[in-house]
Amino acid sequence: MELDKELESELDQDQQLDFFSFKKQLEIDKEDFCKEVYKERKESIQIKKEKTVVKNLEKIFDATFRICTRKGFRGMSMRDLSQESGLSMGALYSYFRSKEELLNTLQRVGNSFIQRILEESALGKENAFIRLRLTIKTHLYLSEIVQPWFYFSYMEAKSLCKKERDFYKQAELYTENLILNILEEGAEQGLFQQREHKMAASVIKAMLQDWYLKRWKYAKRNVTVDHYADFILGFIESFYLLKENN
Amino acid sequence: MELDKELESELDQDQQLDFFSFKKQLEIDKEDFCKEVYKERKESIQIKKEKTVVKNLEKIFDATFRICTRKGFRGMSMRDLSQESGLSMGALYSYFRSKEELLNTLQRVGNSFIQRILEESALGKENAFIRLRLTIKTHLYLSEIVQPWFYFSYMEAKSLCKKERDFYKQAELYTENLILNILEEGAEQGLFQQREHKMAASVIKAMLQDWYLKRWKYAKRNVTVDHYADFILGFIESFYLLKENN
DNA sequence: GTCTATACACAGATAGAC
DNA sequence: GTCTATCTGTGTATAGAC
Repeated sequence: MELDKELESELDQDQQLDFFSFKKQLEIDKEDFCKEVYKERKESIQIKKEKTVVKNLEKIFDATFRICTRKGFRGMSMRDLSQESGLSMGALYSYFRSKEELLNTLQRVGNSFIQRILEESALGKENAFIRLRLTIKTHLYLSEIVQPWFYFSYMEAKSLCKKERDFYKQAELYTENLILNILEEGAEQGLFQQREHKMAASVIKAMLQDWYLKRWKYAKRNVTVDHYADFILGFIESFYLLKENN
Repeated sequence: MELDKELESELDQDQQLDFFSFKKQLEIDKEDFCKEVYKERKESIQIKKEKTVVKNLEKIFDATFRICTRKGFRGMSMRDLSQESGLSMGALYSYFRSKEELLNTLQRVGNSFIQRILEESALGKENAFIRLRLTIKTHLYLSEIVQPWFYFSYMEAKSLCKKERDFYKQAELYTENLILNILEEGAEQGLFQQREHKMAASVIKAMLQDWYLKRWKYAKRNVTVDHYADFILGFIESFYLLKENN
């Protein structure tokens, strides 16, 4: 592959993108997530002081993730949630009119949150090789920061009503298409081999998901997110890069 | 790679192994599964006539999978199960002393069932390349035949009590180690490249799981299990086979 | 804004008739 | 072997005091 100077410097940037710098650069955390929920649902939340809302939403969400990781959403009772979050039943119901509303909110706000960040990740980059690396790393890093949400979202998608489930499926396909487009463009640019791009995109998506679905396994083996990223990128590239450059 | 005559004929056999012939050869179906449950739990099931038991277990399991795919195990009430299976509450409880016992039975019997078949799949084969192909295909074909069980087992593992969850985790690692051993042997035999075999085994496992976890997606795209098998084998082989043979 | 007390629907499980 | 009727605990949700 003939790399011109510009591309080489972009590649250097990419090589330097590790989890630590990504986290600093992005500066997202749980609080931002809760603020987003507050903004989107101002009208239906009874409490008016933003600071109070954000503080308590954080408690509610944390507790939800903790309990659901063990028992699943349907196995979590509102009494469980009340105890774990430290809020009373009454308080809980002043933030969410029903248990289902809590589920829908977490899914919806979370998905649009993720999509927005992912969309911006490879913005302005032309080279498909670089875009692939950036998109995959961004996805892994994001799922590292908000792992409980990713796990919850995946596991509880089936508990949603039809309308919300369709929304989820669309979000699921969104990531896959993001990758698919990059693979197709890379092939057009002559950087990648001609492969079954749609199948490849599915399989890459599966590898991305494994990182947050099997968090416990990788933690036990001391596999860092950067190590995982490098490994699957190498795997994918050995399949996609033209052989003479390998 | 120098292939002697024997190996070539084995390879031919493998190439011919498709889902159709596998299914005929294995001849397993839901009934065998229920018979296995009957044998393992003769004492704790109150009903004595094997034929009756097997017939009703099939109804119960089918109904369980149907409901849990939508709501999850904890979201399924015994009344739901009674209605969907066509058996009364009383009848249900004469097959399983509790709802939890139903869950544990499905997980335990299913896992040992799968392990036994997988173990036998590549028995007697020396060549790691062939063993890899056989093991992956067998896993995919198995999960194609009993997809509802695979999906259920994966999704409801977290609902298990500690003891049963440990049993599940051991089963989860079993498949991974099966693949790991093949990769390591292949590298020793000089057939495969030196890679991070443990990472590779995890990622391969993730690809196997994607087949039954995203069944709806692949069905919609008309991807057959044979097509999927060929694709991921190609993917893996481009990573593992020595470049001069590619 | 947050609490406690309570309504009432539905869960898992069993006894005893058939 | 299978059913219906019923026990008792727990579920979601709310009303009204503080």
